[in-house]
Amino acid sequence: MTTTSPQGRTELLRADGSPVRVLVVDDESSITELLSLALRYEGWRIQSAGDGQGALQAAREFRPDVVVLDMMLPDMDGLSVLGRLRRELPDVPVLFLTAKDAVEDRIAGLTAGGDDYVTKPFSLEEVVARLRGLIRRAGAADRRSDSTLVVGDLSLDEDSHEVWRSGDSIHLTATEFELLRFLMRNPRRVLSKAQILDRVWSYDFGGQANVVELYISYLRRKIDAGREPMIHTRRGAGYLIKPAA
Amino acid sequence: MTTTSPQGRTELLRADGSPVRVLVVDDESSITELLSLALRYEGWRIQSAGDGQGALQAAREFRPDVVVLDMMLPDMDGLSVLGRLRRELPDVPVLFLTAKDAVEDRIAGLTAGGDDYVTKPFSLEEVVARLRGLIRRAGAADRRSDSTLVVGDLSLDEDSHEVWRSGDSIHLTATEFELLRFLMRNPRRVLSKAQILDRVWSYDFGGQANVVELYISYLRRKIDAGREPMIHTRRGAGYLIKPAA
DNA sequence: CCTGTTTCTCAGACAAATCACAGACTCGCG
DNA sequence: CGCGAGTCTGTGATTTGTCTGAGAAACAGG
Repeated sequence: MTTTSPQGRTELLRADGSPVRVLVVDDESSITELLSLALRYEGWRIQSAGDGQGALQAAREFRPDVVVLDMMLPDMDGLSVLGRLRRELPDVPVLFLTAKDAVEDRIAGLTAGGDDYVTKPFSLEEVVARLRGLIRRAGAADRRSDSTLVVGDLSLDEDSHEVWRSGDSIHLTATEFELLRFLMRNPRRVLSKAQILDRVWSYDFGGQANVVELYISYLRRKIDAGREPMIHTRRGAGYLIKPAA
Repeated sequence: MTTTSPQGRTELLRADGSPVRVLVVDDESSITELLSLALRYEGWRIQSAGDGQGALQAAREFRPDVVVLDMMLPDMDGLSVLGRLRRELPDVPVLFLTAKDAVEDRIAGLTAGGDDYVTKPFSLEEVVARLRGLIRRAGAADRRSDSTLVVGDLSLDEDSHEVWRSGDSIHLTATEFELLRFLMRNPRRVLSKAQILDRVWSYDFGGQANVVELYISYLRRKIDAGREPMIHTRRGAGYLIKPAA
């Protein structure tokens, strides 16, 4: 079920209207804190655990709708935590966090059952988007919710990663896509460069802040080229996207 | 929840009608005093602390709804204060104060959870506006708070930074926008040039006092041009804004 | 490995915003 | 009706913020 708040942000809720419950399992507290913060901001209820034991206990007591699970835990290995979690919560989807160099096919096997994964370091937009996808797919009962964002004559499909502007298909790179998704999830709202950097780039990005300007420039070439512009600069404040008028 | 006082000032209150509670953490007492004064004037309850220890104690005892936190504290670094604050007050949004040149450094991830920041030196209007935004969004789950100021046929949206006068969109620069916001938050009330300077310009502004006249002049061109004027001069006293009719 | 793509840094070009200054204007008072 | 304090606004110097081209580095897919 989705509902739209007065600000125009779309919230994902459970069938009974209560907030979605997410269990975050990672031994680095900076990661659980970052995720708790960001996911809470989505309007979800968060519980976190730092090891396998804590995860299992939380699973029993908190009854989450979805789990974020780091595959590197101190007390027991990811796979056995996963197995026990499954016994406790058979139908709950899992979003795996893995190191970039982790064996890909191993993960691929795990995600076969409708789970998903992201590699560290991740961007918050990425994690939020994947979680929304998992929740959406798990709530098979009402599958009305769809995966397309629309602002004016611009639409973006989160599943197929396709973007269209008034009938024309537009190819975007991964970063361009995430930036546009973030803008479109917050239409008519000014987003500062710092906010954009925090959500769209990975948490360990240490580069120049003007990558944001650069990617805005790329997006404009592809989306606004020769049309009524939808991406606008608010000097000294940030950027916003809105229908062409 | 918002309520409008007889004077026409809009006050932000908590769900139970009690005043909003703000914790201000900064080691420079000139800053905490300046902020306490200004925020008290908003009708909020203020507590201040000069170091990390004090901040944590105040967090436990005062239970603020929002925290203003300088990232440069004497006893412990901003990040660890932040971490401990979060453990104590998980859902309380934070407004960070940072030095202008430190912006680059490690603001990374700080605005991720819907938090916000302002750079020193700041203007009081800016701080108040951001705090109002944080409070509004933190309680936005059910309450229908919106981000638009309206005076007569003039409206100003704090999220999109858009200004409209009877259907026409008006583009304002950052300073013009803040000045107009201050006027519109105090409709039908005479504001002296000194008050305006203190609120809209940063606290270390050292320039000529007639910038206020200059910016009033800019605003009139954009807002009152060819219409019934809404901005009025009270010779020897200051300026005020009121509906044209 | 090699090749095309993507990400990102750097630096210069450009545009907009801010503000000082000074002269023009206006209101209210004698 | 003339004067002066107070206010308004044109001009332009300076600062600040944004955009974008060129190319280096990292990466992905044969």
